[in-house]
This record gives sequence, structure tokens and C-alpha cells, in this order.
Amino acid sequence: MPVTLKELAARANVHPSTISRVANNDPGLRIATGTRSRIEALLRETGYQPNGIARGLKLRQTNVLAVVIPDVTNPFFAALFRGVEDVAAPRGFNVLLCNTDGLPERQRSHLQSLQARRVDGVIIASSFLKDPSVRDLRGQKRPFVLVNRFSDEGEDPFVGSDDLLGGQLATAHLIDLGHTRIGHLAGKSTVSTGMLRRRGYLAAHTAAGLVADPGLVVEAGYTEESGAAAARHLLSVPDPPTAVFAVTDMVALGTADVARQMGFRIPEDLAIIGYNDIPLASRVSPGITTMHVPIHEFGSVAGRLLLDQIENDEPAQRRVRFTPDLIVRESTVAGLTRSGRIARSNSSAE
Amino acid sequence: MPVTLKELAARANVHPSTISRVANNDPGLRIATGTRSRIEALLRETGYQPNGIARGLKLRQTNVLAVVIPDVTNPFFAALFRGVEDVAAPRGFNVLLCNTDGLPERQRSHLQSLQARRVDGVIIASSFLKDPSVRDLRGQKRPFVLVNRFSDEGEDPFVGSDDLLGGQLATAHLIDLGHTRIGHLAGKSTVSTGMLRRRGYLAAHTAAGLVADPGLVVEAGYTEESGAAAARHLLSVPDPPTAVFAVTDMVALGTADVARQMGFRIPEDLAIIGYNDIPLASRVSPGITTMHVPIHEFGSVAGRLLLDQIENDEPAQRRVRFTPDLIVRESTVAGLTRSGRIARSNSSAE
DNA sequence: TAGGCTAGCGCAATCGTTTGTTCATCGGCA
DNA sequence: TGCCGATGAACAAACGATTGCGCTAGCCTA
Repeated sequence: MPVTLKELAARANVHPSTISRVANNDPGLRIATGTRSRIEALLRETGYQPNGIARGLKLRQTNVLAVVIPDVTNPFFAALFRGVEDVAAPRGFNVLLCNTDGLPERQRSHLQSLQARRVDGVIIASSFLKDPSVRDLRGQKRPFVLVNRFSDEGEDPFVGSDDLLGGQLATAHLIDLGHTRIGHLAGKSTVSTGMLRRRGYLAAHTAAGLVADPGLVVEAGYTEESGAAAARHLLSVPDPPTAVFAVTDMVALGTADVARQMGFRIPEDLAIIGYNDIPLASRVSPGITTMHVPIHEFGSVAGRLLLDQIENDEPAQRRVRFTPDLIVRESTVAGLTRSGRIARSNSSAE
Repeated sequence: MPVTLKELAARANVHPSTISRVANNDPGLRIATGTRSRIEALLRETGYQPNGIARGLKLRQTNVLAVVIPDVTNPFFAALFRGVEDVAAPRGFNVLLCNTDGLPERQRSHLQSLQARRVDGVIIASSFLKDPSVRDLRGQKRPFVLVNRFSDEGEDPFVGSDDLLGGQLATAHLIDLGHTRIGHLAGKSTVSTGMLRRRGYLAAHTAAGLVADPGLVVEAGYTEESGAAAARHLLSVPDPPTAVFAVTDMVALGTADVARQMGFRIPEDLAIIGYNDIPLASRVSPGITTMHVPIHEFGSVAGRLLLDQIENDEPAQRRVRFTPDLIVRESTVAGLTRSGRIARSNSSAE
């Protein structure tokens, strides 16, 4: 059992409060040098660590953050988490990781648990932003930041990419390559990323004077499996597309698998572009052309926003949006180097 | 600000303790049905959630676990974490994730912080098991479980694979294929996985009546970069090996990259086998032959061991060791299917 | 009608810190 | 000698929940 203030007080023949002030380096503290050194020696000797629970109760601050994501096994979210922890740890915060598996009830129970635990702030990069549990969060004055996906309800702090532009750039790349029948494996239209990237897809068509065939847009979810299923469907139509824009790299990977199985050569028969530039995208063969976004920075910026909100006690209603960069690999252009080519780099904040 | 017991007590005209007993469904509680229903209505209406901090202070239990790993961005550790969370969440525990980046000082500061926070248990899958911080953990009666790597100090609870056997099986596979000059990109000899897999490598040679060339064993660390560097070195010797056993899949991946750059065809000029069977190993081309270990189960079993230790308050000094399975892919045998072949499956516990 | 039993709650200590306030002591100065 | 201002440290009230114990009615029984 770790040593307590009271025990130390008994050993040093002083009151617990005196030990506390010495341990916390109370600036306005007047104390005899003898007493101080006696206490300091005791502190060092016992390696006293104040009980964080008791401290949290008194100070109403736990120094704990939480990150809520679908699945840390997905490299996108793993990188995101690292971004958060990398700014949190130096500031003395620990970070809870909560996986929802995309299940609303798991998100809800996690959020409840976090609330009971009085975590100082929450970073949410899962779905179900319109869930009552998220509204509760807004209702409580518990600070939180949305990442990657945002909700149109309220002006929640947000960090993510410019998905409209990203969808547009991705599609424009395919158009530049001469494609005219371009499919889209879309995200859910209820999720900001899904809706905006789809809009970008359409905008690129319009800008190029093309009309998008509505029959070539299929909702594909976000996992490799769901992407594969949707791709199978999309590639089975009578006049299949010669290129597809997949809403995420995972979906693109599923698509590549299915396309190969169905006898499509990539990129000759089917060009594929993804989104996010997860590490896996550059490792598979052929490498997946994709829109690069700074995933780690999503996390670190969100973490900073959250910590500022906590420490300065200010609302910090900011929205940070990074500009995605096109990375061209073999899944759209044959005969490239493996690492891909970066087009340009940028970021903006409102 | 969330509602407290005291406030509810005032609204229901009872003492806080009565509310507490109703909320906690105190079994031996005698209470008038009218009072009970009045309180229950109030609880539902306000959505009362007991303050976890205060609760933790009184009950001396936080319902928080921590997982300490080098880097969650490494798919091995991400899967491990999921295993832990999947058993912890249903039991009402939240899980802190601490990345050390393989830095002893970060491990130390994390462990200190966890101790101050009075987490109920810690799962350690990082290096530096002989660090004072780990000894402290043993000294405190705070429950913990080692995963993947263990220390020869004491009989700490442990979950991992049979690394000696794994190293032996991996090397035997290469020998079976006719290789006689087999290199080993080894882990650190101070780490159990490194030492045991290396011993297995040697044992397989002995069993086959071969002598291992000490010049073909190079320490390679555990990351892709360090593996690549070591591989470059190993493949530059006058009479390079025709096959290598890499201590982990990440090292194997780095090796494959370097080998290709140096003009080796895989597997014709150089066969490569890794260890762990991370998802990436089956996705790259050529697929990496490897020793499969149940990573997710490492986490779930470790979590269960830890939770039993916490809830039953028993030491639970157990060591669980899984038998690794050989998965053959194209990096050792040309012309296989992509998914690989599983040899057999098993697990044992002391 | 007195005594005892029980149902139904309230009391108060406790967990370990933090922090505003009070209190005693001592030296200096008039 | 008497008073005053520092100085150095103790006091005590929080923070919010849990829990063993005690207390007060009311009812039953003898």
C-alpha cells in the first residue's frame, strides 16, 4: 500500500497540509529551512506519489483523456491515437482508448463510462455523431473534439480533411487520365466524410463537363469486406466503369482484391483510387493511389485543441481542416516507383 | 456539473446513504416501497451516475487497466490491445494505452503515472523488463501480466508463444526446403523472444546435423528500418545465405525490401521467414512465410489473468504459452496461394 | 401497560488531498 | 514592559461516495 500524507506527517512530526505544500512546491509557502529539508528528505526517501484519485476528487480533474474510435486495428485510427498521446503524455495526461466496432450501443456504453469516470476530455472519431450519447456530451460541459467526421448539429470543434476538395481531386485525377465512366464506392450519406467525398466526386464531373452515371455510385461502408462486396456488385453491371474512387483505402483494398478475382487488370482494365493514405496503401501491390491526409496530425491537433480547452477553460470552438494531397501509385498509373509521387502540401484552419 | 448524492437526497427528503443503497441495489436493504420507488424515479429522471473518482477513493478500486507497449501503430500491438479491451470492457473496466516507443525513460514515466493513478492492473508488452520501474511494480502489490516477452527475474504471470519451439520450427522449415546456409536476423539477446528464437534457430541446426555459421547471425532489432539495415549487412557478406529467419515479420519485411533492391529474387535467391503473422505479412507481395501466433488471444488471455487477479485478489502466478504454427507463403515457396497454408494448431499452459 | 422486536432510516467516519484561515511564538521596537 | 508584525505551522472544511452502526417509531406479546 503506497504511503499517504498522513503517514509522512506522523513521521516528520508536522501536519499533513505542510507536507502537501512542500510536495507541491506551494509558491507562497513560508517554512523553516530545517523543516523543509526534513520533509524533502522524507519525500525522496519514500518516493511519495500523491494518490491521484484523492487528488482528482479534490481538484475536480483527472488528467485523463479518452479517444473513441471504431477499431485501433485499423491503421488509420492507430496513427490517430498516437497523435493524441504524443501531445497528451508530455502534459501529464494519460489516454483511455475505447473501441466501438462501429456499434452504437458500444459507443453509448463507453461514453457513459467515461462520463462516470469524469475524464477531462474526449476525442471522438467514430460514427453516430447524432447519437443521444453525443448530445449528452454537448450538454455536459465536458470538452470534446470531433475528428475526421463531424456532425452538422452545432458547431463542435473538429479536425479533419477537406473531404469535398479531396473527393474532387481524386475524381479529377481519374478524369485527367482519360476515364469517363468512373464508379464511386461511397461512404454512408449520413456521415460527413461519405457525403462530402461523394459531392466532390460529382463536382469533379460537372467541372469537366461530364455527367456521373448514378448507377455507378454504390454505398460501400468503410471496411475491406463491405468494400469488397460493394465492388463485386459495381463491377458486375453490364457496362462496368474503367475506374473507381473508393471512399477509403480499406475499401480500395477490398476492391482491388475483388477486381483481380474477376479478371480485371489494375490499372489497365480498372484504375482504383482510395483515400487517407494509410501505410498499407503503399505496401500492397499494386500500390494504391490515394489522397494523403496527415493522420498523426489529426490526432495531435485534436489533442492540443482539447488540452487548451481543458487548461484554459475556454470553449475553443475551432474547426481545423487539412488539404488532402494526391499520391499517385500503380493502381491508377502503370510503371511508377513504389513510393508514389506527392502533388503538393497544405493545410488551413478557420 | 453532474448531480451528486447529496443533491438527490435533498430532493427526495432522505439521507444520501439511502440513495446510495438504492442505487447500488444493496441486497440487505430494508426500505419502504414508497421511498424506494420515489428514489428510483429520481434516479431515472436525473440519469444519476455515481462519481467514479469518489467511488474509487472509497472503494480503493478504479476499474482501470493499462496496457504498456512500444507502439500501437505496429499491428501486432494493436491486435494485442484489442484482445485486452474485449475482455475488459464487458467487465466494466476501461483501458489506458501507453506507448513507450521503446524508450526506457518513457516506460518509466508511464509506469509512475499509472501508479499515481492507482490503476487496478497493468499489462506490459514492452522491453526493459529489468528496469527498476518494473521491479517497483512487483514490489507494490499492483497486479500485472507480462505479454510476449518475459523476464527471468521472478515468476511473473506471462502470456506469449513458445519462442524456442517457434524458432526451431521456422528454421526447420528452411532446412526442409534444402537450405544449408541460413541466416538469422536476431532480436536482442537480453529480450526473451530474441534469445529463445535464436536458440531455436541453433537447435534446429543441431537436430538436422548442420552447424550454424556464427557469421550469419546478425542482431536486427524489431523495426522494419533496423531490420533493413541488418539485412543489408547480412546479405553483403562474401558467401551470403540462401535463406533467412527474421525474428519478427516487420524485420522480415525490411529484409524483403533490401533483398529486392540488392537484386535477390524471393524466394529463388533468398527465402525469408518471419514471426507473428501480422496481417501485413499476408498482404505484401510476395506473402511472407511466418510463425502464426494468436495475437488477439495474447491480449484476451492476459486480460483475463489480470482481471481474475484483481477480482479474486489472488496472485494467479500462471504462465500461458501458445504453440506457434507455421504458415507457408511465397517468400519461401514459389507458386502458393496468397492465403498461405496452416500446419497445425495448439496451445498449452503450465 | 411495559418490554422487546423489527422495519425504516439517519449518523458519521472514512478514503487521501488541497487550501483558506487561524493560532502560537518570537523578535524588535517604543 | 508592552505591543505589533512576521513567521511557521496546525486546523478544518471541503471533494462525493460507501457502510457499519445506532436510533426511533410502531406493533406484538405477555
